[in-house]
Amino acid sequence: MDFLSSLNPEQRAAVTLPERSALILAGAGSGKTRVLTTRIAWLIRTGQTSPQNILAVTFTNKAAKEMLLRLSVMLPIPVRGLWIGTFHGLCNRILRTHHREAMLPQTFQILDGVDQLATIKRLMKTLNIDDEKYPPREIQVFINSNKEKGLRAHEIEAFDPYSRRKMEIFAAYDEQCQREGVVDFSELLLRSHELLARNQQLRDHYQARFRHILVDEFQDTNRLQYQWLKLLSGQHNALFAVGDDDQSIYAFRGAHVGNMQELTRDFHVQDVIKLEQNYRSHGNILDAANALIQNNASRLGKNLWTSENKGEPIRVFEATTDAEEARFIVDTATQLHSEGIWLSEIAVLYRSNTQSRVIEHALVSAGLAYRVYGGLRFFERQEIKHALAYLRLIQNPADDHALLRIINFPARGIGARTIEQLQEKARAQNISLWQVATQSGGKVSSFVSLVEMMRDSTRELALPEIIEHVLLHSGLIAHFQNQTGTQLREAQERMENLNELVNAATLFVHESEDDSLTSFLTHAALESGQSQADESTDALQLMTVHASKGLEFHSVFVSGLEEGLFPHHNSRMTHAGVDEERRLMYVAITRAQRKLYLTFAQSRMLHGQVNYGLRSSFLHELPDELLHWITPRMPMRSNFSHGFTPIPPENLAVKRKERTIGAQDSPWQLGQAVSHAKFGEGIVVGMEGRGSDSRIQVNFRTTGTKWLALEYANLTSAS
DNA sequence: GCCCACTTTATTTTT
DNA sequence: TAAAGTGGGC
Repeated sequence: MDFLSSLNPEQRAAVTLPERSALILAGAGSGKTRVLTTRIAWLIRTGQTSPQNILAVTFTNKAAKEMLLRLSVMLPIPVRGLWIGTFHGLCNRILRTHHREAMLPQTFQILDGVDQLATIKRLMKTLNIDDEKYPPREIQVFINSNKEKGLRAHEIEAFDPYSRRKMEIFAAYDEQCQREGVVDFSELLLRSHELLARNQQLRDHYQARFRHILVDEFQDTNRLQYQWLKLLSGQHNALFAVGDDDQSIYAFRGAHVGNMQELTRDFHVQDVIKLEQNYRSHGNILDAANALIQNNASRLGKNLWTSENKGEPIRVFEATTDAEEARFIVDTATQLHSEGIWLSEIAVLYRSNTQSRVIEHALVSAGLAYRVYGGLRFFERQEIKHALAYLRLIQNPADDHALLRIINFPARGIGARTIEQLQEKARAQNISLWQVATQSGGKVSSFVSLVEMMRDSTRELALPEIIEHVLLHSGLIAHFQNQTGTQLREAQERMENLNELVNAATLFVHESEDDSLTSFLTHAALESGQSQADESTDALQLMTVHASKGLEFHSVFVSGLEEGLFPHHNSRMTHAGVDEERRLMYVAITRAQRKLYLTFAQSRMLHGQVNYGLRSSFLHELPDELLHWITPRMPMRSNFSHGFTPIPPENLAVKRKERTIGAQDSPWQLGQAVSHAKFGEGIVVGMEGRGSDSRIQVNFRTTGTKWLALEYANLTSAS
């Protein structure tokens, strides 16, 4: 086969494996997606399998699209009939097809994370539950993490009253969703798993169909997704899993790397193939990545290599402040650009989104084009959600969430008190808000007539016209048109977005086989859309390390390499946490093809306060000989030992005033490096009190920030 | 029913 | 710092 000839031996072995389950350990830049798509093409083109017998699962819509695109090039036939999609998309497809068996209305709606949280808050209010004691976010995590383990409320073991109460809220939440005909993300998976588990006929049907199941990014699967795959595979189908345990960075949201070992056991995998040849980076970059990741405890074991030369050393820059760090990045990027590298081939990575602001500021000052990834996406915008809520209510009157969102938006004089009364009635009679509303008079009844009118007059219309009609008659357009003064700009943007929604619908109708309203609403929930494409202009790429997974750039800056920031202090409590941070650093390093810059700052503005950090321990896990320090490389013990004033003048004096009252008699200074017998080395970041009451706040390298009684602390100077 | 001022709080995120 | 959420006042 022509397309096999360009593969290396391991890749070819993976692609042409016989029909049985296999695990492909594919390192960063080793051609993972290529192997996956080529395998599908090979299976079909050799006539072993027909397209209907293939199920390919990805985590993101982007990955699914990419795969389809590549396949359309490799296969002479249209790629129709292939089931390629995300876990959620595929589960949705199954649930729509068998909605009766799944005990769902045909037009069930999908709740995104924000909708789900709002639903939980509303439920807790009606149940009179103290949201201080049971924070809705915590409940949301509780519900989702249990569902992702495959557990329903009644299956949870709760031994204390607190857990029992959470369990009750979970149960009530599920009941409410069922009543309203809505399904959250984890429910899509759980519900379809339960459907296949209890309905043997359906299970047999799908098992007979999907002879080959291929999974991308297998290290990111959670327990439920694994169970789902097991159920579909049955005893005879081949599960072809591709993943990299070293790039598992989503344990915090339920990903279970252990699935990789379990797969080899449960599926009697004889073929574990390692793809270790990297086609992306120069040698020094890979050496650094390999050295770093070896500090992790449990690994399946893998070492990347390249036939490329060593390339340039990794450059390290120590800045005094975060602003200086940003300036260095901008200056260097400008320099690279002038040497002929596209800005879009340069990425600035950071651990958390807040860090982008200083960098953006420096970029604006320098007039350099940039693009920030992440943030609010199209279908998540308020005005879009409002418009969608009208559409949802038209389609499914039981959707209380949708009703509450729009009953008084645009404002039509239906206040909180009225809404409360509606809710009380609905609860007392166990009926939907819509039903109560139809029995009400006054302003509520005009709202009901409005929605009914919209439902009637859109019945015969095509999707884009339905949306146009709703935008016009709901008063949404008029609402934003009437905005004046300071909100004008914002209102104009919102109106543009609403118009864009009509365009999105038009595009959707052209592209998809099913152009129904339900299908469009599903699309909106499952594919929230990139924020705004705008890939036309060449721009520097700014994103979190998480967002960079799967991408590659000529040059990469990894910024904010400070202890507490990267690795993040919230993950320092456990070994597993630090290991995941290290994998994150591994992902960051392996994004770079040619040039890698590692930067950190002695002081950083965080949450409106100046913080003094120590350089990241990850820097010290990289072999010295691979690094070239742009600023003088100072010994580990202190960031402040090289002569110049460590404290940026514009920052310090005022900021710390509450904490430094009466600290004049302290033997220590802010920013000074100190050593403690138990906690080790750290930096003084605050002081308060006088004499024997004096307390001192120290940011320790290993244990984080602590307040100590100065009298007993027995600190020694570390510089 | 609405608006303004105050407090609180701050990873990572796709579906 | 800056966004989001809460509560008081009109």
